[in-house]
This record gives sequence, C-alpha cells and structure tokens, in this order.
Amino acid sequence: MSRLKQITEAVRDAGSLGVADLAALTGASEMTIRRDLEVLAAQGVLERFRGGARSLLLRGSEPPFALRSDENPDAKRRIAAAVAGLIADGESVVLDSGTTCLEVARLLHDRRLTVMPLSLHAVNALSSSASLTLLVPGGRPRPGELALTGPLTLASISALRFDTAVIGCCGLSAAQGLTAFDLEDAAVKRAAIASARRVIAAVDASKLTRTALAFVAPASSLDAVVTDADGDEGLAAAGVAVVTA
Amino acid sequence: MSRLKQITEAVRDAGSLGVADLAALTGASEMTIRRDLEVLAAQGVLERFRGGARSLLLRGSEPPFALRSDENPDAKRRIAAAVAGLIADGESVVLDSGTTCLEVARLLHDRRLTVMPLSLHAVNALSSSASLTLLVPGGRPRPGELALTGPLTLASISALRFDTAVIGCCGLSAAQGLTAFDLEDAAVKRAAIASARRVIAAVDASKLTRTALAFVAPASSLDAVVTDADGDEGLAAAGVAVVTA
DNA sequence: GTGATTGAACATCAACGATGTTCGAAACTC
DNA sequence: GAGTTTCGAACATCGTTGATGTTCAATCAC
Repeated sequence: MSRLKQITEAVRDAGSLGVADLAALTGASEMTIRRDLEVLAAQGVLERFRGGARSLLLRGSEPPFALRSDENPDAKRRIAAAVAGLIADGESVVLDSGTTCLEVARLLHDRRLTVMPLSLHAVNALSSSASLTLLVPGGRPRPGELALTGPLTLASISALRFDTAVIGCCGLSAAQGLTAFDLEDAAVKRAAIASARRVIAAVDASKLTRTALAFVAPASSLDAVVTDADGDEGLAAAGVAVVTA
Repeated sequence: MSRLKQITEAVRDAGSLGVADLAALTGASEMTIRRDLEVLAAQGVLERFRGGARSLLLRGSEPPFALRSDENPDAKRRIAAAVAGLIADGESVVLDSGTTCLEVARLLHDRRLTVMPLSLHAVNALSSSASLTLLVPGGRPRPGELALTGPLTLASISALRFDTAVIGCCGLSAAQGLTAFDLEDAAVKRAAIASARRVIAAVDASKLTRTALAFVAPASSLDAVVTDADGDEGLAAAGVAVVTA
C-alpha cells in the first residue's frame, strides 16, 4: 500500500494526526510526511494545521481519484478486458468516468471505434490513438476526478446516439439500482444510458454490496454487468447478463 | 535545434533521404535515426521506406505541434506574459489552440478566471488548477495538435459569451486579415471571436508576413494584437492596438 | 542467393523524481 | 519576549526512467 494511502487512512480513522505520528507509522522522515500532507491537502483529502492534519473525507464521499487508481489493479484489468471483449469493431461507445472505465479506455486505444469518454483521464489515454475517432464532450471537469459534468456535458451526450454505454458506478444492486456519489455525475450517467442502445456496467465486486447517495437508474436498464466475483443474484433475475471476469 | 526538427527539415528539403545520410548529418547512430523516423512517421511528418524516409509536409500546411512547441520559446513566453497582463481577474476567457496560446494557458494557471481552452494541451495545462473555473468544449481533437473542432466545439462556444478571446493564428496582416491553415480551425476561431466582447490576437512576428489558406476574420475585428517585434503598420491604422512584448 | 536493412534485446549513461538532512525563519506557548 | 516547536527552502543522495548505442538474428530487395 502506498504511503499516501496509508496516511489518508490513518488520518481518516483518527480524525487528525501529528506529523511525528505519521512519520513513525510510515517510517518516512518528517519532511517527507509534510510533502505528502501537502499533496493530499491539494487533493482535498485533508486539511493541514500546524503539527499535523485533519481528515476531510466524509462518510458518504469517495476517496479521490489518485488514491483509487492503484487499488485492486488486477480486478480492474480483468473487468476491463471483459468489457473490451464485449465491444465490436466499428461501434460507437460512450465511456464513463472512474478508474475501472479508465482501464477500459487503455484497452480500446488501438481498436477501430468511435469513443466519447466522460473524463479527461480517459481522453488523455486515448488522444494519441490513430485508429479511433475520439469525441470529447464539453463540460466542467471535477477537480482530481476530471469527470466532465454540467449542462455542456449533457448537451454533448444528448446530441449523439451510441451503440454502447460503458458505465461505472459507486453502488449497484437489484433492489437499489445503480447509484453514484455525486449528483452531477449521476445526471451524466443517466444521459449516457439514455443515449445508448446497449448499456454495460463495469463494477468491481465491492460495489455490489454498496449503495451511494445519488440514484442513477434501475438495474433493469442495464443489459450486462461485468464484475470480478459472484455477487447479487437478484441482478440476473432482473434480466441483466452478469459476466464474471 | 532538436534532432527531430533537424531530420524533419533535412527530409523536407531533400524530398527524401536515406538513414545513413541522416545518421551522418546528425551524428547519431542509425538505430536512433530509425527510432526518430518512426515517431515522425507516427506524427504524419514523413513516410518510411526501406532505407530512408520521404517527406509528407506540404507547402501549405504547418509542421506538427510537437515540433513547433520548442520553437522560439522566449518570444512565445514574452508574448504570453503580455497577453496574461491584459486579462483581469474574474474575466471569462476563451483561449485558442496553438503553442503560443498554450504558453498563455500556463501563465493563467493560478489566476482567478473562467477559461475555456480550445485545445486539449491547454486543458491539461489547466486541469490541475484550484483557482480557476475550467470549461472544456466538446469536439473532435485533431491528432497531434489536439485542437478541438467540429460541430460540438462550435455548439459549446456559441452557448457561451466571453469577456475576452485570445486567438492564435498562422497569418495576420491588415490586408489579408487573420488566416489559419486548417478550415475547421478557422471556423472555431470565428466562433470564438463572435462569442467574445474583446479579441486579443497573440502572434509572433513571423506570422505578420504570412498568409494561410483559411480566412478567419478581418483585422478590424481584433481589439489588440500582441507580438514580439514591430511589424505591419497597417494594423494600427485599422484601429487595432498593437502591443510589442 | 546475397547483401543491405530492420527491429528486438541488452548495455550504458544522463536526467529526473523521490527522499533525507540541514538550517534559518516563522509561529506557537508560556 | 524567551524558548521551543514546526515549517519549508536548499542541497545531497539514490533509485528509476528514458534516451542512445551495440549486437545479432530475421527479413527484405534485387
């Protein structure tokens, strides 16, 4: 586990911690801890005060992108590979934000497709591709996450019709449907689903037991769910093809 | 001058050249030349054939972004600084594509502004800023240049009204007006000019003697031109404030 | 078939980023 | 205000990465 993540969790669990405590915990020097706290403060994870830092992570929010991106890399890669396998050459795809979908983007780099990613991370991953047609949606990128949201994003999506939408989420169950942490994100996901003929959700197993604040869509609006372990049997009952990668 | 640029110009001037010739010219090994030719071919600068490469640069087109970006860095920086000085805190700015405007973007990173850049390079330069409101236009990024174009871009721009447009170009004179190499780019620039109350052109002196294919707007539609050396006196006569950085 | 050309694999080296250390300045405590 | 703690700038160090060169087997053109 990276030191940044270790610090984030220690501070979250304790509420606040001193620089010396963190140095002892991680084995790094105090100067390094200060530098780490500076970057975490810039990401909005915590707040500096003289001598230490106080956590800013709320219960209902998710950890910032930079910390999630190297979590469960094998599961993400497996899920992403399965999703990429479901997409046929020539399709037009709208690709949601999030770390799992970013992995999908990387796998699509050399395919012959039309892709509209909903986060700048994925845009950057794809902008050097010669083989695919890249469409950038307008919008306001949320700091860190770089997910595009707002009226410009909604307008960009609804101006187009896609073969497939690849959607990530923060929670999914047959009962609660697809949920997200961020209200604006939820609106974007909803628009993506509405503009696509086929909807694939890419969801690691930890999300199958969780529900987040913002409701996006009922499980029945999904055509397939790709996940990394057996989960909610209710999904299959709701008519969703469950693919275990 | 970088070796890539040296190779590009040598091949352009000769039409085509052998790997051995280029190795002798640059002093690098043949393997390195082959690797260079590979990247230049990927940028569309030239075409490989067994034993050498043939130039693909047309007279009327411009060299790719990667090669222009480290050309005349001081002039660009001076121009960019002057442009940044013309922008007041709180303004909303639409920022054109191109290497000079990218330099402007870097200088705006910590300002309190609303900025819509028209190229992904500038978007990336600004996406880590906490102080400014970043708006991403939709569109199709042109390979290499990463300038956004097409109907989504035009729609994004015309949905908004800016205080200031910062426009780069490929040619500018009182007689021929503002011109660009790419037709789609020209349409985007025109839309940006139409959506802004004030228009500033950021143009290094070499462009003041040049005219490109696509007409964008007459010189009279500009409020100010920032350049790095004295040029066309006709501009001032046309009512444009000429700032020499 | 023969010689030139290519690209993969490995070696080398310089550049860069990350970390630790030191020390003067600033900020808290009393 | 004196003393102590914390901070961050500056420099040193080290590991990693990217660029370049070399070798050699495979491939291509004639």
